[in-house]
Amino acid sequence: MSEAKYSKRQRESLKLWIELLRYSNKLEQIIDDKLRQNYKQNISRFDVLSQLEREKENGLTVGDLASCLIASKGNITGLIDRMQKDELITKVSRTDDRRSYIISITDKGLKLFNEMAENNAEWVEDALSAIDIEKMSDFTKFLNQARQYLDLD
Amino acid sequence: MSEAKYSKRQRESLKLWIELLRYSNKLEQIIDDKLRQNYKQNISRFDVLSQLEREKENGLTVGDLASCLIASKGNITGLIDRMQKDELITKVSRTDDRRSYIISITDKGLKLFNEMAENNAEWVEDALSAIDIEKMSDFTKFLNQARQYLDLD
DNA sequence: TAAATTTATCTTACATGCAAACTATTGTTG
DNA sequence: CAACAATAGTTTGCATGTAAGATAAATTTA
Repeated sequence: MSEAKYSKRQRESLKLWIELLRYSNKLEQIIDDKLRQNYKQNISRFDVLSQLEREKENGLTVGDLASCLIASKGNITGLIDRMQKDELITKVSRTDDRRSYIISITDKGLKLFNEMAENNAEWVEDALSAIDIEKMSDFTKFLNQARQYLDLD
Repeated sequence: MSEAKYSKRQRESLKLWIELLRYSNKLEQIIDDKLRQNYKQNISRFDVLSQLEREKENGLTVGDLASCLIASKGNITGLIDRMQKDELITKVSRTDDRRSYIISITDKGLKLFNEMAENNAEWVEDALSAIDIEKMSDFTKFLNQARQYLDLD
């Protein structure tokens, strides 16, 4: 038998990893479906709007936006183009640094985001309704710490 | 102020959701990078090989394979084509149902998978090394239960 | 200041993900 | 058996993700 192949610690790590993948993918898929069906958007777009909403006064450069996104990162150029075409965001050249652009959320984008955010809160609450609220808060803290370790690299 | 916009329960749910997204995406990205850099593969392909390895005797139909994958689902046809081109898997028509195909892992695929799996165990262990082993096991159970609730739909 | 380097973003090419429509085969029902 | 429905995969078109290289502007350095 090959039980000695992995250490106890490795086996436990793998189990947690797989459960984490399963759970978060499932959850992501549930929310993604809702956003698609109800708003023809997806988590990446929701993420973009969410970050821009926080900076609705000044907007964000392409780079800053990319670095604060949770979900995607790659090919943000294309995503910006499509969202701009949908009039959810704007993109204007900076005067002080001509390499750079400022991305801002439009009124239409803001309206859409607020609507989505409200429903999203309900969907997420629903999806997590099996979890005790204290356990939830524990888990949040735990994940936050665990992530900080990952961010050290 | 708009603090009354969301209930306490909703706020906690959203916090947990965001931390979960952040953490699992970060973790996924770390492992994905390793698989890419070291083997020119990615998590979807690793997932496919992993499921096929469990059924290396009989293989799986396209549908069964799709349904047991953790990560992707969509456009599995393309993924299978590319992996077949790389000689990691085979695809043969079934005799008893001519609509259906059996996907199996090849020796080359098996060899690659074993190599990847071993390194993956180390990478995952590494990434989770900040977590106490009892806590790890707790969270695995917790996630498993939470997911079962999601699977009810 | 000219040259080299860095930074911000884009372009390209390809892999992957998603949804809807389509094809072929099998199963069901009158 | 003929008509219909269900099933297994594929195809198509488009959105998104990744990597590598290109471009242009800003910054540093000699």
